[in-house]
Amino acid sequence: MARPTLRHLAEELDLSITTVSRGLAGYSDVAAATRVRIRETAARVGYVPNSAGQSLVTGRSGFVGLLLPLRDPPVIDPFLGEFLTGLGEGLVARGRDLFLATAQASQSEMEVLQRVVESGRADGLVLTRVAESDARVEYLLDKGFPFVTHGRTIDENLRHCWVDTDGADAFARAFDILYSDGHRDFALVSIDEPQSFRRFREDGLRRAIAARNDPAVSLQQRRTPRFDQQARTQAIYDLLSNDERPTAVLALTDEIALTVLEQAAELDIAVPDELSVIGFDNLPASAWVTPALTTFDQHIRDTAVGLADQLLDLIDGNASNSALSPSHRLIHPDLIQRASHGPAPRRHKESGGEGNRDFMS
Amino acid sequence: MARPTLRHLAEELDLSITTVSRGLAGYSDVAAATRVRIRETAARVGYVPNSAGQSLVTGRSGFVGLLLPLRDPPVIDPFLGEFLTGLGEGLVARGRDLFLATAQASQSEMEVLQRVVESGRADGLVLTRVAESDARVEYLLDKGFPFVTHGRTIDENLRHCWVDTDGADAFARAFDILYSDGHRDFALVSIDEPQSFRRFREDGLRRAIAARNDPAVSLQQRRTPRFDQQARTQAIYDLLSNDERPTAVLALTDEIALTVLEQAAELDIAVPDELSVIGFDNLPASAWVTPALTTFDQHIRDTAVGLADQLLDLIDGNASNSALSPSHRLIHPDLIQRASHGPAPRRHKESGGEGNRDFMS
DNA sequence: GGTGCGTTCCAAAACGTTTTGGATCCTACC
DNA sequence: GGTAGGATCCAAAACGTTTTGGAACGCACC
Repeated sequence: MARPTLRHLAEELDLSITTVSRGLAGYSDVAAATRVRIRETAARVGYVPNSAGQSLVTGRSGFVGLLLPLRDPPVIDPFLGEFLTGLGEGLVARGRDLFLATAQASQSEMEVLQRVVESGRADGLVLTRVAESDARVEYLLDKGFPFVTHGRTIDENLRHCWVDTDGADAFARAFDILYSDGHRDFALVSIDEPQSFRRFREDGLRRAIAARNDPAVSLQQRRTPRFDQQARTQAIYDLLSNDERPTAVLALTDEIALTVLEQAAELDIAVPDELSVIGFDNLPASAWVTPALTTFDQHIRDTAVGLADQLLDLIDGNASNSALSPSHRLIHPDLIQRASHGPAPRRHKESGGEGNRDFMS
Repeated sequence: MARPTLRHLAEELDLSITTVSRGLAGYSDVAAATRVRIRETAARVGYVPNSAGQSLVTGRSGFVGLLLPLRDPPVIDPFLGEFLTGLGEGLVARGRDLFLATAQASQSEMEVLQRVVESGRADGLVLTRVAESDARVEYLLDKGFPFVTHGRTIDENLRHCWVDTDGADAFARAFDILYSDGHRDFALVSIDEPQSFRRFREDGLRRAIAARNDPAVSLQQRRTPRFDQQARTQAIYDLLSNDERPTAVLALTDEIALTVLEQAAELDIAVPDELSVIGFDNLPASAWVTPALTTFDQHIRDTAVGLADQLLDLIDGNASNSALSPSHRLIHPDLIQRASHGPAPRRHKESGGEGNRDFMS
C-alpha cells in the first residue's frame, strides 16, 4: 500500500474517519480502549498524517522560512552553516521544520518574500543581515506576518522582534584593551555598505574613543566595497605603508583582519610587536593563522536558537504580540584573546613624553 | 483582505473557479481576452496560489528535503553553507524550494526520514555524507522514494543516483606529484569512521602506490576518531616526532592537514623544506595559513547544483528511472597548488644510493 | 433544418485532514 | 417509567486547489 490515510485506518478499524482522527489526537471523546486500538494500528502501518491536508485545514504549514540571499558575485556566507544548524536545532525541538527560500539573482528578494508570505508555505520568517533600513521589514510589518530578524534596523528598533550581537560593546572593549596597552594610533578597516552591524560596531568604537576624551588618540578609517577583495587589500596596504601607520587596527570582520595580517606580513611588519590587530567573528581560519587572531565570538548558533524560540513564541502565541511589545535580545560576544595584539610599540622617535607625538596631524 | 483565493478572484471577475484556475495556468480552453483579464486581476490583488491546496490535489509538495544531521558533539559541517547555497541555486531555477529536516539527537535519523517520506512534505530527498553502507539508502530504495546522494555507498554503486568527488583520483595525483618530487616516505592521516569518502581516498592512494611498484616507497597510517581533535593532534605529534618521520603527509581532509602544519611548527619542522603536506577540501583557512596549504577543491557548490538537477530529473521524469539506469556523476577535484609541498629533503645520512634507506623497516 | 464541430465556460468531484454539531446508547436518578 | 446526563461515536462541512466530463452556444456545411 502506498501512503496510508485516515480513511484506510478507519476502514481497517471499522471506525469513522472522525474517530480515528480524534483518537490519534488524544481527545477524551473516544474511549480509552478504542484510542489504544487506533494508535496501535497507526503505528503498525506506519501512518503519518499528510501535511498538505493538515495545513489546508489548520492554516498552518509547520514551516518556518529563511530567505537565502543569493549574491550577485556568488559569495558564500561563512556563517550560514552554523546559523542554519542553530535554527534547525531550535525549531525541531518545537516540532517545526525549516524551509529555505532562495532568491534567484534575476528576481528581487521582495518578490520571493511575497510569494512565501502569500502562498502560506511558512508560518513565520527569519530575516538575516538586515540593512540599516530594510524594505523587507517594512513589508512584513505591513502584512502583519510573524517574523524575527538577525540584527536590528537603525530607525525603528522597537517595532519587531530581533536578536543581535552587541557589536558596539565589543568594539568598545577592544578599544579599551588596546588603549590600556598603550595604543593611541588606531585604524578601523570596514566596509562600504549600509549594513546595520557595521553601523553599530563603528559607533561603539567612536563612542569609546569619545569617552576617553584623550586628544592623543587618533583614528584612521578605511572603507571598501564588501566583496571587493582587491580594493580591500589595496586599502590595507596603503594604510600600513603609510608614514602615519597606526599601531592598532580594528577590523570590522575577521575576513578583513586576516587580510590585515597578510599585508602586515607582506610589509614585514611584526604582529603583535609592531602592530596589534583585533577582528570580529571568530572564523575558523582565525585560529589557524599565525599569529592567531584575537577576535570576538558571536555565538551564531545560540543566536539562531534564540531567533527560533522568539519566532515560535510569536507564531504560537498571539501574533499581535509583535506590535505590542516585541522581544529583543542582545547577545554579548566573547573576546577570544589570541596572539595578534599586545602592548603598543615604542615609537621610532624616543620622545619619552606623552602628548608629544609629532607625526600626528 | 487576507489572502485572496481563487474564489475571491472568481467572484470579482464573475467567472467560475475553474475558469480562473485554468486561465492562470494558461489553458487554451479559456478565451484569450478572459485570460488577460484573469491575469491582470490576479496580479493586481497579489494572488499567489495556496500551496497546501495545490499539493493536496497534485500530490506534489514543491519541496525537496535535506536531512540535516545534528551531531552529538555539536560540530558544524564546514561545507554546509556552500552546499546549501548550491542546492538552493539548482532548485530555484526549476521552481522548487528546499526544506531542511533536522534530526534531533534523541530521535534517530531514520525516524525523521520516515516522517518526511510518509508525510509527503517533500517530493524528493538529498542525502549527504553517506556511509559505506547506509541504512537510509536502503530504506529509500525500498520505498521507491526519489533521492540522490552526495557520495557513493560502497557495496552497490549502481542502484541509485549520486554525485561524488573523485577522491581516489585526487589522492593518486597527490601521490604522483610527491613521488616525482622525490618523496618515498609517506604518511596518511585519516579518520576512524566508515565514511565512504574516506574509503575512496585511501584506496586511491594505495592503488597509486601499488602502481609505482617501488619497494622504496613506505606508507605509515594514522587513524583517529573524526571529532576528537585531541587524539588527532596526539597522533600527528607522535607521527612527526617519530624516528622514522615521513617526508610527505597526505591528510584525508584540510582540517587534518591544518593540524599537521600546526604540529610541524610546534616541532620546528620546516614546511615544505623538511615536510610536504597536502590536504583535501580547500577550506578557507587553508589559504590563510602559513605556509598556505596545497589541497584539492571539491567544487561543493557545483556538486550541489548537480545533485539538485539530478533529483529534479528523477522527480519530474519517470521515477523508476532510478531503478533502471540511475545517473552518476564524478566530479574532478582541482589541485590547488600552494606552498606546503616541495621537493623531498636530502636525508641526514648522505648515502647517495637509491634503495639504501636504512631507517626503513 | 439537421448535423457536426469548435470555442468557451462551468458544476462537481477529489485530494486528506480537522472540527462542528449532533446522534445513539447506556446508566443513574427521581 | 420517564428523564437527564455522560460516554462514545459519526456525518458532513470546510480548507483551496486541479481536473474530469460535460453544457451551452455559434457557425459552417450538407
